[in-house]
Amino acid sequence: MNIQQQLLARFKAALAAIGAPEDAPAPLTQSTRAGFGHYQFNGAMALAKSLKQKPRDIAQSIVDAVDLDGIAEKLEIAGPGFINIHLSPDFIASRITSINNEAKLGVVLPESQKVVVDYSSPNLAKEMHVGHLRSTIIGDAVVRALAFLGHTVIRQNHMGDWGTQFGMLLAHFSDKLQDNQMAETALSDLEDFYREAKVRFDEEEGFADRARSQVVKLQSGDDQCMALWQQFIDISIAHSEEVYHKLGVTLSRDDVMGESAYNDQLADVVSKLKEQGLAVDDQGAVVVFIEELADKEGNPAVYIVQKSGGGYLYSTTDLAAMRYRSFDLNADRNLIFTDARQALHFKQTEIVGRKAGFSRPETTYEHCPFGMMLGQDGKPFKTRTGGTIKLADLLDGAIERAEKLVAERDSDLTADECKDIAAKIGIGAVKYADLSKNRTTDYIFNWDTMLSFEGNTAPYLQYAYTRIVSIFRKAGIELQTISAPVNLQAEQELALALKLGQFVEALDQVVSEATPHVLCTYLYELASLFMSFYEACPMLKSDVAEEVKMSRLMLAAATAKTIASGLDLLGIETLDKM
RNA sequence: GCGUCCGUAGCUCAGCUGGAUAGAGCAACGGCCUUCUAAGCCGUGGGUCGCAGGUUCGAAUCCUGCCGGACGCGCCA
Repeated sequence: MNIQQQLLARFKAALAAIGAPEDAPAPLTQSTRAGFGHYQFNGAMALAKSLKQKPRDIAQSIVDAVDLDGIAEKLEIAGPGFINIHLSPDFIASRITSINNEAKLGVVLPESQKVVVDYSSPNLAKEMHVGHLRSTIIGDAVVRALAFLGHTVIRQNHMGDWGTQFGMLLAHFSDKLQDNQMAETALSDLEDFYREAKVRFDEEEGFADRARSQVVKLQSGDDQCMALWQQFIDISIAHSEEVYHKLGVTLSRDDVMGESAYNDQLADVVSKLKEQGLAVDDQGAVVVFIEELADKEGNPAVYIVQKSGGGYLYSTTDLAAMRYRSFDLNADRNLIFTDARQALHFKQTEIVGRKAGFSRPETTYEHCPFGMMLGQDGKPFKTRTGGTIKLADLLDGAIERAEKLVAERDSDLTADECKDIAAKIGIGAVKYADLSKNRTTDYIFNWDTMLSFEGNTAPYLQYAYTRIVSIFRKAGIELQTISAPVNLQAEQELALALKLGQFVEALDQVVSEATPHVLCTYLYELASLFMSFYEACPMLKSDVAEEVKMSRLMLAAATAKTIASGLDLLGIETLDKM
């Protein structure tokens, strides 16, 4: 049940009733400040011209025509013609009952779609580094939100497991195995391994030629070479799985759909493009000239689908992936989480792919870009020595730091509990710091901000949850099954209850725009309102009447459930104690 | 050169399908723990929303031009 949509439907009916044009805008939003009611309708001013009436008169007509029985108790016309909507306390209270009694917090599920989500997609030639955090975490949060709303989600981990650099790696790998090294040992540190191979490629005589011949053998399907490649890939995927596990990401080996999976379809993609006259031979390569993206002189953008040597590129692979997802997986939506630098590539891919019929018209193609993670100096986030930071090291560092901070606090927690708490807080902080900013621009990574326990952070949300659990523990009442009448009196009760009723509005936006930070903002505001409520409205004090106590506990229970669900959608764990 | 994204408080960021007095957190300052976990609450100070025009009843938000930054633009992904 989405309050905004409910109100909007009523207001649209009212607009029709007063003779407004069918396409009249109906701007109905949550009120921008407390004095303006709970929601506001701002459509009257815009209608002044087409209806040839004064905005305030139009507002009055709308107020007279709109039917808000059972939802709102009062409408006010303010300023030039704003309509401020005051919801009735009983209506708001009914939302709290739904959250506590109904499955999925009373959320009414939309029509189910099949959504393919391409995220994480690390390069298997290297270790996962901080640059992979955003795609992995943001993608996973959107995946969870989609699933929560009843959509069928197909994860596609489009791993970089195929390409020229593998020739070099396989040649080096082969030598290591010849020296009787165990595969796992040789590949225990992919960064080092990659560096070693690169050095040999650049400096060792004959090595580069062997590397190149490995690529040819690999792409022609040579058995021995394929076996070697498979071994390498398996170990590298295992590395990724370790990071996913530590990070609490839902990706598994079953979701791997690497570049190599499309290898046998690439020739067909190119020939289909050529058959349709979309692709032509040019300077030895096969390219598509994209007139839609021409510059001012009319020179079309160039999109290469086959190199002059006959090799294929990521454009070819992405076209194959588009076709597979639309026709084989039958996707309604296709979401791709990569960094913003690839925006042009995906724009071009969509134009070419749609022209070529590689996507059903109904399948969306949504590139969801994000910026780079930068260090304090505003430059790409690196170690002091200039290397990239491994994701695994970043997470270990976060946990370690959380452990120190947990240890500094007085508590009667056992050592095991402290360790568990530190892990959940550390990982949660890293993820939240990233998830809460979803600007497409770059963002600055800061340890202190990230592991701060104060303000808009994961620990703040976890703490709010813990406080509620603690109250129920103390009261001897079951949080999950509490049921009692809700009566909203104090302003803190009303404000908290209203926010609880708006969970779906945040969720809908997360799913439609692939922006988990909207959920972060919502949860922080919710937790913040709970904290104020907690200070102002005691529950277990002796002078609190039983009905008031139970009503407030209903609010607290709904808050706990909403925070727990929300954090779960963000892939962040909650704790009973901290 | 062309294109994309961006410029909001000392710092990090929301707000951007136009709406009323631009919001948080951190940092600073002042209060609140014999009472449900002070990882908290209450309060104060802090802004020419890069600059200049334009559209509009109304612009941080839309358009144009500048300034500043990041990224991309034929054989990496």
